[in-house]
Amino acid sequence: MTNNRFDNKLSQTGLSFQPLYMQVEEHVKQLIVEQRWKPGEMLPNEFKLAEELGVSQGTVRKALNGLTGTKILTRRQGVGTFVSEHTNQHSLYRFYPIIRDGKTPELPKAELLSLTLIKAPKNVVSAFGAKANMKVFEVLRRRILNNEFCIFEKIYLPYVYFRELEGLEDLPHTLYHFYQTQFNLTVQDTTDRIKADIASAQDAKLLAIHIGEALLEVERIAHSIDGKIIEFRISRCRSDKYHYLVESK
Amino acid sequence: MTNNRFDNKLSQTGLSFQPLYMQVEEHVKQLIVEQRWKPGEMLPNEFKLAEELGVSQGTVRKALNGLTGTKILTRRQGVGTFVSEHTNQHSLYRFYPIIRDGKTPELPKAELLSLTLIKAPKNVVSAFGAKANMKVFEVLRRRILNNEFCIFEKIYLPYVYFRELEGLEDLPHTLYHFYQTQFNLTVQDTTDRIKADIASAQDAKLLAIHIGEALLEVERIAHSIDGKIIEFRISRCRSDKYHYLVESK
DNA sequence: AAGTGGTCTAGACCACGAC
DNA sequence: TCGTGGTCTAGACCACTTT
Repeated sequence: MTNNRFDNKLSQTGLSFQPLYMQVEEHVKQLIVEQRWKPGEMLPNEFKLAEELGVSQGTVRKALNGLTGTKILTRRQGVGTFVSEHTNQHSLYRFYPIIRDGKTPELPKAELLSLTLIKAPKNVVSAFGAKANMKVFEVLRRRILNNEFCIFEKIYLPYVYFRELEGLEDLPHTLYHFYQTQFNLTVQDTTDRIKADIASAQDAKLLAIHIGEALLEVERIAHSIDGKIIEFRISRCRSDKYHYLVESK
Repeated sequence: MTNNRFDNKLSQTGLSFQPLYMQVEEHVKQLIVEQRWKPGEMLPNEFKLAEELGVSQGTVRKALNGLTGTKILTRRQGVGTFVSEHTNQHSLYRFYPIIRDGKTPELPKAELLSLTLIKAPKNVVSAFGAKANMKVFEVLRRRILNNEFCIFEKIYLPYVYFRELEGLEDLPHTLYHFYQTQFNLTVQDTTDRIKADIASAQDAKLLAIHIGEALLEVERIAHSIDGKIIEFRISRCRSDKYHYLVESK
């Protein structure tokens, strides 16, 4: 067996054994979290990485291909391997499941209603699995599709990860790209819990609909690459002309 | 280049070129559709398949691993490669996203209300992208979780794929496994469109709730391995104690 | 033309499960 | 102990993109 920086006693015991290519995956992921390469940047080619890590090029390839599976990396033949960005068309829609009936997906605009630093309400604390005295930013937005309001959302962001939000007067429409570029927080996966509810007076006012109409309520928890919960949001969505799309494989 | 059964002129033109391992994937998938191996059966090992197809073992491996990605195959180290079944725990939950609030997933029971052969209504015809005179079986079911009715669903199955359903008095609870074993139709992926609606008098009666409560309405289209639409279903789900769960990566 | 990732092959060895 | 899939390496060649 060659001498490489991933050699360790565990490799021989079979107890906590991790295959080399998985160790490489973890290592590269960690380097990305530490911003050795930022989103959009190109990694060294397979042979250079292999030499640097003391493994074969084939092992590096398997690791890099694994990381494209989780959307952390993007590989382009003849060009190179890049840290994924939340900017390209595909990424932008990756976490936007609300579609106008009979249409193809389109990105909504967003109108910021407020951004305030508050003590987290109970449901938010529980979503984050955090301590009761947690401080969060509360972002209230209305989203606009087809020139009408379609979603009212409350977004909760932990103060500890988003300190620099304090005092901001406006936010970009594409929040996940903003998290990535400004806070080095890349949304890696989300869990949505979808319920139906009846429009309240507030819903009716904010979405220009009638009290009593049926709405979709979506509670989302978003995780970053390193597994932290970085966002909790509650979206109330018009359901007369819009739906939530899920494709399962 | 070796002489193998996948050699063809296209391989040299670069126009409709498909890598060998993809051709092997398609070939194996086709053999499964043709029932050379049925769900649950074991395939020959990598070397035998490689010899049979005239490619190297590494190429077969890449193809088989690709088919585990789409859940068509299951591989178990030390045991073999198997055609996936809709019976194991994981598969059973793969397409059941309705969860009781605060609980872990559990499989609902189903009560068959009716099974009739009808001329497909307009919305069903359009879901199948079919001709107006399409004949379908309409299955009406109530699903039971936590000892109460939680979902009322209408399921539409094309007569041409499901002839043998005619005259049946009862159906199993786990329909997708039933489709697979009785009709050689394996559900490969589903598209759900989720909306909110208000409970009608019929909903209220069938689900033992009140008129006017908010419900989730889920329209599902299910595709088989070879890409046919084999099922269209409309589910009306109680939303007071249940939600639809989506995990996106 | 140079440099990148993609494909294909070949062989050695390891880990796992069944017998 | 045997047969399976899993890992790791090595090298040749192909396809794509940029310069």
